[in-house]
Amino acid sequence: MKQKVTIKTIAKELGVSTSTVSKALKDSHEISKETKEKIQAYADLYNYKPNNLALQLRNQKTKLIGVILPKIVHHFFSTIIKGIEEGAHKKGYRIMVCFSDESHTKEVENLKVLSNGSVDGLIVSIANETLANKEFKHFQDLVSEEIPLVLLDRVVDDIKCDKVVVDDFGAGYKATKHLLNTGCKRVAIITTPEYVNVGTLRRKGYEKALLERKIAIDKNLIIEIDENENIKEQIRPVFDHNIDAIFAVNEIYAAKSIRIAKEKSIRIPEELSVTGFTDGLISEYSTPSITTIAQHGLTMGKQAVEALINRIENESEKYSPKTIVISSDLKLRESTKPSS
Amino acid sequence: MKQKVTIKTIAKELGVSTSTVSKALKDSHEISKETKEKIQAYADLYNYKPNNLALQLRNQKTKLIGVILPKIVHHFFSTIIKGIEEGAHKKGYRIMVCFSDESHTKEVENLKVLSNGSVDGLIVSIANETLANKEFKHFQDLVSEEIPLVLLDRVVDDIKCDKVVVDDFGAGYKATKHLLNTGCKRVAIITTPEYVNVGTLRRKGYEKALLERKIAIDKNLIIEIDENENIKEQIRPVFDHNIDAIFAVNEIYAAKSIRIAKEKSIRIPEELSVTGFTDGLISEYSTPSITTIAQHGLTMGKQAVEALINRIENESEKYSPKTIVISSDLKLRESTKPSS
DNA sequence: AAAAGTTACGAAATCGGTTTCGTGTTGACA
DNA sequence: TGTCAACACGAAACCGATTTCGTAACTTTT
Repeated sequence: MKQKVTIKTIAKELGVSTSTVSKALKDSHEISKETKEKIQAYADLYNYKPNNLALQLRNQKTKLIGVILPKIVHHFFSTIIKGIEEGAHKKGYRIMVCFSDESHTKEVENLKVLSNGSVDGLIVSIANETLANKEFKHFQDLVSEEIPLVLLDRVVDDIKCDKVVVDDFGAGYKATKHLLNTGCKRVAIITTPEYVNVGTLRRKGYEKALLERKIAIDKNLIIEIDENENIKEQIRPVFDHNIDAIFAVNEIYAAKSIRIAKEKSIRIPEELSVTGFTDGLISEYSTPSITTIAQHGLTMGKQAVEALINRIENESEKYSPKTIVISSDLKLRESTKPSS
Repeated sequence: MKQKVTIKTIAKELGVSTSTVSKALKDSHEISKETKEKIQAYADLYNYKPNNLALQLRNQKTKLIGVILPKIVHHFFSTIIKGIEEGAHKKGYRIMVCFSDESHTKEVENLKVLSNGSVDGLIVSIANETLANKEFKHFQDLVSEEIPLVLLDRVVDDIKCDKVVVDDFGAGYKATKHLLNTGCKRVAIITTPEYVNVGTLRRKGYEKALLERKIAIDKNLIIEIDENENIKEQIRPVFDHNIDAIFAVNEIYAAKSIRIAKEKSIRIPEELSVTGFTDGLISEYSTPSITTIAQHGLTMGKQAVEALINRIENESEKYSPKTIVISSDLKLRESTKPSS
């Protein structure tokens, strides 16, 4: 890289001190008009830009927010990033995005590096591996160092920090209830393993809706997907249990279910209703388009960053962690029967 | 934030100098075993972590790569980010992601801030507005400051830097030729306005394929979409021109075209073949699934970051800009007829 | 004409590290 | 006993800014 113009360069070249240059560029009243003009002219000519690192070190703040997500090629998470970035930008902050790839090690590593003064605060959605192993020491360390932290979507109760979550329980309840309301009797759920708490909550909502109608929970209708195996083959068996509806906890599972139904020439929604989760492009562009729970990733990102910046900029105030619950809506499309 | 433990704290507390602490923590031979152990123990106890900003300032490098993309909620771009992040991570770099939202102003602003010492180099995909206005001064400034820069996908010839592009011309040609080879005669193209050079290149490829077959270009079959208007309504008129194939330059346009065909009860692929671009989830999960050009965003991201880091770490070498062309494949699916 | 106040600038500390260059204390060797 | 190297550590410069405080040279007031 070319030798950068610094305040020192200007000072030496113009025969003044660095303090004078600094003050002149900030249009301080301490400096005479002529000196200011001379310095400003030189700075413009050589395209002087103050070094960010130096300023950050001096001011002890970076105006930077660290974001750690499990993945990026995913409609929900990329929407969250968009929300965070928009909110941050509005307040004059920038974001540093890292990915854990669902790996605990990578999450810890990212957390360590970012918390070394690189950022003013962090927004994290916890990796599945971390959730599965229940290893949260890295977060506890962060909290005890009093580094502002907001957990997003995938959260853990005993970490003392602000949280932004979807009302997964309510959403699961809403989705299942809609299926029951439109005449379905035997509703299967395609969900995640138990350690993914969002999956669990959605399932609990599903169970509540069933029990309200005095429908017994049928274990055969509950499929926990192992993402390392072929998803379609794991779903297929549930079709043997005389079902008339499927509640899938994400849109991929929903799309795969619809594929199987089509192969079996089962008509949707007449013979089988399907509801997904995450209002992504698949749900919108699939045929039939999929009724789904819209998660409002944009809103979640914005709320998270708002809470974080609030915490960063009001250090002095006594702090008590809040949890923001974002309610989700059922977006009705073609894969379910019209409500009566 | 809690008062951080710095080298100074340790030095004062243990009655030694900061130099001693620094050396001890780096296991320097200059320091006696006992002193080292004492300092190390204290550092561990109080969870000392060296301040990144200070290091970056001293070393004059940040191990950070700035990434500016037009948008994020988009399969191609999020895949690119993934590729960049993976490549960067492998070499010990982190990424700072910003978005221009296709706006020139935001692009300039992001570029300015990131080039103030915050990052060692930049990867940029140019905003549409910038391309439309042909305003590239901010890039020229960057180049003349010799800040390592790699342009990705959306590039401009007269910026002197490394570039990574898709073979859009070849891809357009390939896609169109496939349609012709499978018996289509009247192929429409749904493309972007002329200033988006990737769209233009794809269109040129389309035209070449037609001319090779001595098929005259029919202006009625070329639709330039204005994204500010209703896309579907802009596509609809082309169906009145007796077409038997559509080449859409992205998957949204392809999906919308298929929707219209379905509404008109046109059978796909028997009566109408459709080819998309960008191998995203829509193409995969739509019914029929869409034959498409796979852009290899992951590869592009990796290549870009490799070129960039190479440039960063070999400053001394004389530098001549390279352009890496990533070839794209046609992924055959259900929306086109089987090749004979 | 002496005292006080302005004006315009510079020296030095600071942020948190690293690194070069001394230097005082040992012990070994001639 | 004098010389020299090795050892263990500290002082100070440096990265690039900001900011407090001090002060020389004038100007104004009394």
